Amino acid sequence: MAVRVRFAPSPTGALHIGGVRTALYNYLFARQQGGTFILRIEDTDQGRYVPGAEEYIIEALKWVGLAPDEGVGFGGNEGPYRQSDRKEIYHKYAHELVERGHAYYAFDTPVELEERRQVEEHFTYNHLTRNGLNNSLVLDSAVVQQRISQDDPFVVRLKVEPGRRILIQDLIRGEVAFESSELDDKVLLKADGMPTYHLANIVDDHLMRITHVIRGEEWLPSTAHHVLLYEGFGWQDTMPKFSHLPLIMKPVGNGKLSKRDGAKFGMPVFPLSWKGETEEDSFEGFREAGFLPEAVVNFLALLGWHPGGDQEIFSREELINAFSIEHIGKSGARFDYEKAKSFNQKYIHAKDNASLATMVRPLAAAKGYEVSDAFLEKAVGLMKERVTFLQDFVETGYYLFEPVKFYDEETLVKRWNGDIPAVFAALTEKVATFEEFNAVALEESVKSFIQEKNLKPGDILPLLRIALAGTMKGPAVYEMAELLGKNATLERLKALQSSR
RNA sequence: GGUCCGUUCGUCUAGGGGUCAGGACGCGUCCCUUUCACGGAUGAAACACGGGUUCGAUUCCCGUACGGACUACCA
Repeated sequence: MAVRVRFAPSPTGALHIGGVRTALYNYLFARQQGGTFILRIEDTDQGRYVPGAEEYIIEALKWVGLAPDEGVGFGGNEGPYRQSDRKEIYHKYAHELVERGHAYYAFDTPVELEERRQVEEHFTYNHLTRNGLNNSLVLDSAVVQQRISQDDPFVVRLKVEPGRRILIQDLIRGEVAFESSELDDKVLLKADGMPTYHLANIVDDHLMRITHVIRGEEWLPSTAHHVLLYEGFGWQDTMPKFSHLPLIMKPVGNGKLSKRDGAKFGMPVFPLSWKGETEEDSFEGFREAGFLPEAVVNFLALLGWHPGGDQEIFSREELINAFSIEHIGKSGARFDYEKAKSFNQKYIHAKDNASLATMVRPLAAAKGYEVSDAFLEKAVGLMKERVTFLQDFVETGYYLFEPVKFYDEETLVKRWNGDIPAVFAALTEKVATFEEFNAVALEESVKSFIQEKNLKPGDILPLLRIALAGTMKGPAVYEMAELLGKNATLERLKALQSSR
């Protein structure tokens, strides 16, 4: 049977990086199996709906290159793919389940249940308590009909029969067992007419012919309910196989990675930036932080999965080929930003100059740098082995695009002494006479100049570097000079002298 | 509290009855380079604990400890 998997986020805000990883694993599995990757929007909680979240999810998936084959914004024949557009479908199935005797109507209000929980610490709506509550199991059927027809608010609850052992074969964790007596009678259809996750997810997965459910570990405890639902509908033969992914944990401290950890640890935890209502609800994304999507994908792929062996860098094709659910880890994986940065660094190194220039172009433009493609390509070529983020090209390496703003005074105090100013002036004059201005010729002349004057390279090179870049870090001096050209180079040599 | 899941260097992980327990990130040292980085070499660094099973357990089983998730008319 053709593999069909889905990524089913809730549009309650920006898509967390853990969600991106879930999407990635679903995508990799689908691609490897020649299957279909579906995006379904689970917006059944109207109270938590956040405008723009759906667009964000789609844009984020596109950025990391995980465009679905079917789904909201991507077409497909099994739609609609937005759960709020499927309301009637859930209604139909909820009532069908009641008729089949696996669910019932309940009139208890949230307030009543809350009060009950106040007095009874561990109150649960289940096989032990339901007979003392306000539902179609105890009420006279005529009363039930009447209350429903007069629009009394009601919910539909799953009728969990005690005394059963429910076995789940998880592809990652093996067999997981639950006792039905421990399970509560979950709400399937809410009083507002919308389904809960439990109902919607089973109905949709069945209707959309999903073969594998790959989702976060937080769903493992409710999977027993899901199995009961498949059985209740008589769909057990086509029930998808379950795989529950380990969670992504905070870099330090306890618990799973949360959106607040981004600000706390000074790192992105979202793929794209998100502008919320407030400052606290706004986040920087990996994209805006200067990450390459391939690097993010590689990093995320290995956060909880590894095919075995020593390989760390995987192309998209290699990931697809090597992926397997069985090699997904069982324990939570700590989010290691240092490692994420190192992946980015490696991917930037590996990128050709022309592609990098294309990516840096808008960043340069934002700073007002107007340079030719040829110049930009050479500039990124000089910088690419010393940057971590795309911004570093125009921030750390700003001096390739505009005059030096700050001099490393510490080095100058040490070096700008004795007859050095005079020597430097002489060198500047010599440079001014150059016919051919390139790195090789420059290096030759400077070297012979140093010899003539009986100096050491250390007397001159650091000063040249400071003149050109202002700092003791950066590309080779001669390469920079060639890139800047004769005029700019001379200007900077003179600027240093007049600053003393 | 209850239910379920988990536990190999600081972190991500490989491995799996007999290995010098391997790689990567980070950290240290050295080489390259009179810059910084890259690159290369090298070092420190782990099988949570206690019982079994076994000739032999990091690996299999059971406990304990610790960690995590769930426990809503949220997903």
